[in-house]
Amino acid sequence: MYQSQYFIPTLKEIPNDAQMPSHQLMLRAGLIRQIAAGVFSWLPYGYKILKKVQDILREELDAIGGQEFLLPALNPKEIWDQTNRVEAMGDVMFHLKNRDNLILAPTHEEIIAYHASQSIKSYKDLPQIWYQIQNKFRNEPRPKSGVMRGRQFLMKDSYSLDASEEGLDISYEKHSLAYHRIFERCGIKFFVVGASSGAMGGSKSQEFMVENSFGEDTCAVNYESGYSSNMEVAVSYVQPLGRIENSPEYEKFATPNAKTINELAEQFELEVNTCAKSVVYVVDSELVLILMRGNDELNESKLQSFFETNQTRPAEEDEIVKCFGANPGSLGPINIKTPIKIYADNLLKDANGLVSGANENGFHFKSIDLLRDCKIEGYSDFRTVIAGEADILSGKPLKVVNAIELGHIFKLGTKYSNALGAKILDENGKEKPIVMGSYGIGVERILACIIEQNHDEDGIVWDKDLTPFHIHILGLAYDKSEIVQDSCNQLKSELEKLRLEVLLDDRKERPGFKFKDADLLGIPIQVIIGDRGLSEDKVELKFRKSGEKIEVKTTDILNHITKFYNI
RNA sequence: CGGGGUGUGGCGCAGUCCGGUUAGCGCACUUGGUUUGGGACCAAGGGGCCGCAGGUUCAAAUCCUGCCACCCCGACCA
Repeated sequence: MYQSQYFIPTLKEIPNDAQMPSHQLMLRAGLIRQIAAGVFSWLPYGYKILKKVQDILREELDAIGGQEFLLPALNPKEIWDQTNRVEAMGDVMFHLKNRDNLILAPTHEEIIAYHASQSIKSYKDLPQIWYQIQNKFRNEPRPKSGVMRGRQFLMKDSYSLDASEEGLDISYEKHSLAYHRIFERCGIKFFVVGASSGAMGGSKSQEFMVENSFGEDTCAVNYESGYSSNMEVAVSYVQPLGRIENSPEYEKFATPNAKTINELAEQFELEVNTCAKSVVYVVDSELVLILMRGNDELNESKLQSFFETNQTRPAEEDEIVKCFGANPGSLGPINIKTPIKIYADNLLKDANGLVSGANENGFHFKSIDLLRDCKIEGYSDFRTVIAGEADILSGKPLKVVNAIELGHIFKLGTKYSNALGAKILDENGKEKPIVMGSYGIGVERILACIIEQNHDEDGIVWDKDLTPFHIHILGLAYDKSEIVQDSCNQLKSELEKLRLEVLLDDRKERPGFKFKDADLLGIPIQVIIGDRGLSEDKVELKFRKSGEKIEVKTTDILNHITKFYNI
C-alpha cells in the first residue's frame, strides 16, 4: 500500500473531545472519526485492524464449533414482547417513529430463541453454538470514551443451545476457554471476575475485565493469588464481631453531639466497630433497616441480590422520621416507632455489646444484644469491600481497581426458550425447554484496550501478531531520489511475496514528518530508506516497541524482518 | 434525567465581561522559491451564515430569550 494513496488522516493535535489515551490515539492515527455522540465511522486504517480482531474472534469461535449468523438489526417488537424485554429495556431500546412494530436490536437472545423454537425439535439437534459479529443499538444515556461506550457498537455475541444443564456447563466452559485464547491472542492483560447476573436473568456469570483507570466497573483483585471479583459481589476476610462475656441489659445514654459513628466513637471512647450503623432503605416500596458494622458501607448490589429485586433506594429523611420517630444519626434496631423488618450484615451475626441509636434524637443505647434485644430477619453479606482488606484466598491485601468490561459470559438457563417456546423432546420423549447461554464481547473495546495497554507518548505500538501492517517503509526524499524509489519498491515487493503487509510512505514530506507519523501509526517495524544510507548500501531498521534502531546492509534487511516475524 | 463546561474555516484556540474598521492567530490546504535523517523557512493565496432561531440596537461573534449539539461529573448500564 502506498501511503500517498491511502486515506489515513493523522492529527498532530489532540482533539478536544477525547480524554482517554486510546480515544485520542484512535482519532489522531486516523482509525475512527466521530459522527455523533456514541456513533463512529471506522476509517480504512482502523477498519483494517478491526477486521483482524474479528478474524481472531471467528477462528476461536469456529474452533469450539460455533456457526456464524447474520442477524437483522431491525427486529419485530412482537418477538421482544414475548420476553417482556421491550418494557424491561425501557429507554435503552431504540424505537422507530414511522414503523412502530419494529425496534433496533440491542442484543439478540430473542431472535436466536425464535429460530431455535422454529427448527430445533429434538435433543439430537443439540448442542449448538450460534454467533454473530454485528452492530447493536442501545440508547445509552451517556456515551463516553470514544468507542468504549457507544450507541451503535460492534458486538460478538454467541449463544449456546443445550438439552440439559450439564450440556450448558460444557458450552459455558468452551466459551470461557475460547475467551481466554481470544484475549491472549490480542495481547491483552485481563482478569476474570464473578459478576452479578443483573437483569439478564440466569445463574452463573463471569466478566472478562481489563484494569484501566477510565473503566466503568470497580473490581477487587489480587493478581498473586488470582482472586478477582466485581465489587458488586466482592468479599474479603474480616473477623466477625462475635460475642463478649459480659452482657448487661441495654441502657440509654445521652449523645447530644454525636450524629455520625465517628463522632459517637470519639466522644464516648468506643470502638467504631462495636457501633451498629443503621441504614434505611426502601426495597420494593417497603422500608427496611439494615444494620452495618461501624463505618462499613452498604453495597447496594448485594442488597439487591439478597432481596432479588432492583427496586431499591435509600430512604428519604421524612420517611425515616415518620417511621422511626427520630432523625438519621439516632437510629437503631430497638424502640422503632413503627416496627419494620431488620436485617444485619454477617459481621454482626449474633453480636452483643453493641452501641446503636435509641430512635430518640440525641440518645443511643449501649450493651445491645442482637440475639436478646431485637429480631433480626436475616443476616447476609451487605458490606462493600475496602482496598487493603485480606483476600479470602491468600490473606494478602486486596487491590481495588477500575476496569473495563471486555466480555461477559452468562448461563441464561431457560428464560428465553420458555418465553419463546423453544422446546425439545428428550430421550424419554418428554418436552423440555432448551437450556441457553449467552456470551458477548465488545469488539471495538478490544481495540481500545489493546491501544490502552500498548502506546507511548509518540503513538500506538502494535504487536507483531496483531497489526494493521507488518512493515512501514519510510522512503526519505522518495519523490526526488530514483535510487530510494527503486530500493523501496524492491523491498516492498519482496516482502509482499512473503505475504507480509507493507505500508510504504512515498509521500512528498520531510523526513521528520514521516518519522512522527510512523511512530503515531505504530507499525512494529519501520524500514528507513534514504540516499544517505544507500550510499553505503545500508538502510535503517527501527523497532517501534523498544525504539531500538539498527543500521543493516540492504542485503540483510529481509533476514532481519523474516526473523522478527518468524517466517 | 440532575449538575458543570464548550460551540468562531479541517484541527487547536484568541476575541465575548465592556456592542463599533475588512473576525484574528498557530497547524493543515494551494502556488512559487529555498530546504531535506525527528512534525522546516520565506512569499503570495483559498477557505467563516462566529451552533440555530428569534429579539434589543443606528450597529451584534459580543447583550437578551428559546432551542440544538458536543464534552465532563452523577444517575443509568442487557
